[in-house]
Amino acid sequence: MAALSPVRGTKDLIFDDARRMRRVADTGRAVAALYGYDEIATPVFEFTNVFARTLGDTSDIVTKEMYTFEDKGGDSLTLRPEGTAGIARAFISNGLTQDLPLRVFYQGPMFRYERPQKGRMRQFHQIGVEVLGIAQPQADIEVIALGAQILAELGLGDRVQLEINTLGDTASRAAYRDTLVAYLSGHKDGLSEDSLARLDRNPMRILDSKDEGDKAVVAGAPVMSDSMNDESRAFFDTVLEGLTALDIPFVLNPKLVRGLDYYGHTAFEFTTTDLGAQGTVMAGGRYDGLIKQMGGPPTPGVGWAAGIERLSMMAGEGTPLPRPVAVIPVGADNQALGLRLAHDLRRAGIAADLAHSGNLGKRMKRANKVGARAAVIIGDDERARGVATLRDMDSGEQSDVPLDGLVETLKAAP
RNA sequence: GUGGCUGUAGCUCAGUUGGUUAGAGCACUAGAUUGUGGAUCUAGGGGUCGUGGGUUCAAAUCCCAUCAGCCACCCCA
Repeated sequence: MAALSPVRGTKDLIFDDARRMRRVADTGRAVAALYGYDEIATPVFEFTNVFARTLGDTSDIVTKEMYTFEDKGGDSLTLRPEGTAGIARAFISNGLTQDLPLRVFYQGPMFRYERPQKGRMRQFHQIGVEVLGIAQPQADIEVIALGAQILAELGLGDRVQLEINTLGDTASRAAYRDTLVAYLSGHKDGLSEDSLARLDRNPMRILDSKDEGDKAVVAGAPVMSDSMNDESRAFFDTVLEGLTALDIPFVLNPKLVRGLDYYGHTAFEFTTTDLGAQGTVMAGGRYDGLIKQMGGPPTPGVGWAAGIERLSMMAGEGTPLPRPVAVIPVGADNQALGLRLAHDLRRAGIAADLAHSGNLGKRMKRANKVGARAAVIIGDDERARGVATLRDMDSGEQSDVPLDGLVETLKAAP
């Protein structure tokens, strides 16, 4: 379109867009605080191996979606494609191993080199939470409850659905993987080209293929629960019982798997049908092996991330700016008084608008345009009497208010 | 990365079988209205017709390429 356009898959967030997204992030932060989660902000780029090592060599994110570049010192750096790896790294780097359990909230931009479409950008934004150091399923329940409350406070409670599954512990998962591969290998002629490739790299993902041929094969495939050992089964049961006790509705989805390698046990997604093919709005699970894999002490973890763009597209209007009071000095002699008055209002916590020029009519128009709740008019007549004309911009009613009581009067008015 | 659809003013869109200075509504600016906004009327500003090339006497219109957006796949937030 224009000669100067933003990089593909990036977007300028102007005013309303920014406010909508800020509302999502603010809601997330505020609700997380109710659960005792404090904010952590890690850099937007890391050494490449922070992601390459943790996300799995076969994941799409690592193989084709990372923004990786070499800096002037020759180090390979990568713009973070997700938040968990950076937080795990920060946990180790900062010696937070002494402060377990740790509950954190984060928020910020992520980067993935993908083909953009609605609800999918190359730079997008996420909110997320992580709990480190709690191996019990209570943490899974807590994290899901927290996510559900954020969605509810955004007004999305009945437009999303919680889908949940368990991937089991390492032993269960390995056992299942073997039986699954054995089964699928016997049905190779029914599988799509994509799935044949997945058979080696990540056979679990064939389970949620959209290919009709694959679906037919998968329909007869062995299910995860049959390979589950007692510990894994008990863990998952506790999670489900907790959700039920909290009246958080869910549907079991045995085909729900994770794209990233570090997940085990609980996997869940909040999904919607409102965003076309981009149905996932919040997704997470348990990742007990991650910290150790990165070189830290064995530390269990569970968390989720949610797409701010996707949520804000569903959540509607952002938080509006406060309606200002328009300060309108009439005549050159009263400009200084107007400036002083606007200054006093602002310092008292009242939003004030002061036009840079114009006569009374023009300034009234501006007051209307900026949505002022009231106009304070000060001309020679008012100044001589030590008052200002206060006009309610909604009702049109006017009254005289003493100048020295103006701030208090406006503070009291809603 | 693969396939399909679409690009005309800030926004939503018209523009006939190719034809001369590319239009409308909304928005914006000014005036009607020199101490009173919203409504109305009038006038005005604003366009490399996504970009580059080609065909033609002539291209917003036809052809090719490219870029971007959208949709589906892959995958995901």
